[in-house]
Amino acid sequence: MNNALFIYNTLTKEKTLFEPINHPYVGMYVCGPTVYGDAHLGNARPAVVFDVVYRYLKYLGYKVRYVRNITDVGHLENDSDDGEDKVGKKAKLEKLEPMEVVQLYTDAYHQVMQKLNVLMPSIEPHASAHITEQIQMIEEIIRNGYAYESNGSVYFDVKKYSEHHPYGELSGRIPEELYSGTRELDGQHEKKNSADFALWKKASPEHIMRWPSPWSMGFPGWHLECSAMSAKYLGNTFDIHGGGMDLMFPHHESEIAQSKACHGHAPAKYWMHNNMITINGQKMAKSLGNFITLHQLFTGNNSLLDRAYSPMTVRFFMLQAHYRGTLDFSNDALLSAQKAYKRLMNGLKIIKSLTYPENHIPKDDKLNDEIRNSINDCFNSLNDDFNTAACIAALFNLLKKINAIHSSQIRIESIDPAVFEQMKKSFIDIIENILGLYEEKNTRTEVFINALLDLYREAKILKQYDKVDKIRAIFKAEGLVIKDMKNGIDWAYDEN
RNA sequence: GGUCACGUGGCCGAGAGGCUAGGCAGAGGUCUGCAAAACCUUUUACAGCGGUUCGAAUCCGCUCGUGACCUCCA
Repeated sequence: MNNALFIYNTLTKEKTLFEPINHPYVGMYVCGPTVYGDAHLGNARPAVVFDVVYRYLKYLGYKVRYVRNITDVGHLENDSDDGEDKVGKKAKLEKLEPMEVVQLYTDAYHQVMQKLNVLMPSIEPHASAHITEQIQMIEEIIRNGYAYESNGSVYFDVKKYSEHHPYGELSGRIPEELYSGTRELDGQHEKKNSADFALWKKASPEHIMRWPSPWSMGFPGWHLECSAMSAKYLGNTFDIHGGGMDLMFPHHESEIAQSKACHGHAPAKYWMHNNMITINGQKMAKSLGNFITLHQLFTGNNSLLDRAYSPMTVRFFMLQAHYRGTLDFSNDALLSAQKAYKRLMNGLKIIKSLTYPENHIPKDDKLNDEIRNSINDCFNSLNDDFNTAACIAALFNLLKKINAIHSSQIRIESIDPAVFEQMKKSFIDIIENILGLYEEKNTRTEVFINALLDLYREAKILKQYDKVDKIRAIFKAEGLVIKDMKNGIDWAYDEN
């Protein structure tokens, strides 16, 4: 296996060899949730995608510092002066303190992420806890001449910036077109150009969330938090910046501009963007109202759902597609993912129980080659811009061999011992440590299961088929099946 | 309107100038008290029309269709 990891960089629009700035340390920043509501399926995609990125980088031996923020201030409903803060609006609606809203949905986010087996980032900073850093950054940007104050608010001067730097390099935007736009926005009379964006906004009287600053009682602009917090925890330049494709413009574009205007150079070396989850071909989004929350997905409590889907089914569903492609939600697709996931888990259970026997028989060269190739395919796929879909395909090819061993159609001894151990280790490592999938056991009472299996075994010997059928029915009712095989009796998860 | 993607078999979804993706579903077989699982075999493909090439699903052009961003969104 080689460690040449290639990452598609949105900035250069090509796959490039990943070389950390400061080997073996890797700094990664991913835009986290705005905590004003329950997380939906679409919100889970970046979390899962970058969880795999995080896990794989660690697997490759990098020392990763992973920062994923919580946006709890400054994210407005729209770009006008009356644009309400998302958290503030929710607080008014629910008659709660803004920080109660933040706490509530941050906790809810953590809960569903834990169910999805998404690891906690190394640091999870809140925007509201870094007002000072953001104010300092604004001051520096003003000093460098790229921002101006207007009526208590501070705006980033896009036109001035684009005279010295390429604004729009990430999203392919052309500055001239941006500030020659005819769109008439409410906040525009304070701005020199419509393309300018807020670094600091003066709070209107009814705006609850406000902090003192040199310019006004107000709050920071949405884009600024990521620039300030990434710089604080990862340094002025770090390795990977991730987030959803829909954040490319204006959020990430503005981040780049702010960081360059402040520090003189770009914040991140590699920009990664996950694509959207669609439903009936359309983007799943809060604003479109066509979303399914993760909680609903896990309980089946949504009219769009035929049934509930387990967290691991959802995770597997997402990993079966490449992160840069759209992924279409449907009950058929989820159900298919559920079956495939369970099949894989049955394989995981089997291989954990397999050990290499002592006796020697001739090796099967073709079989060994096939296994070696599949293992290589797994890692080559991951190295090719985290292609988890192709990786899983290769895992299923290994799974066929594992199942064939289990059902005595292949003898382990015909596999080279080193190849077998490599298969076992890789299969388990990839599934559990890299893809982050685990067995969702529907019962922990294995003793009970084994006792029943003993009864089943006895009943079979006595040919008491009424008992046999009865025990099988008990298993079936619990979502398990008994498997009679040449070489013994075993149980498995029912895939239907 | 501008910018940019995408269109793969019944469904989902990889790949990418010649070499099996994979999963789910369907068919046949092996195994089996019945069944399930497993394994083997197998049927439906690369939107349409041109072009480049010895060869294109993969490159180029056009047409049709879908979507994303340009305003909040992961």
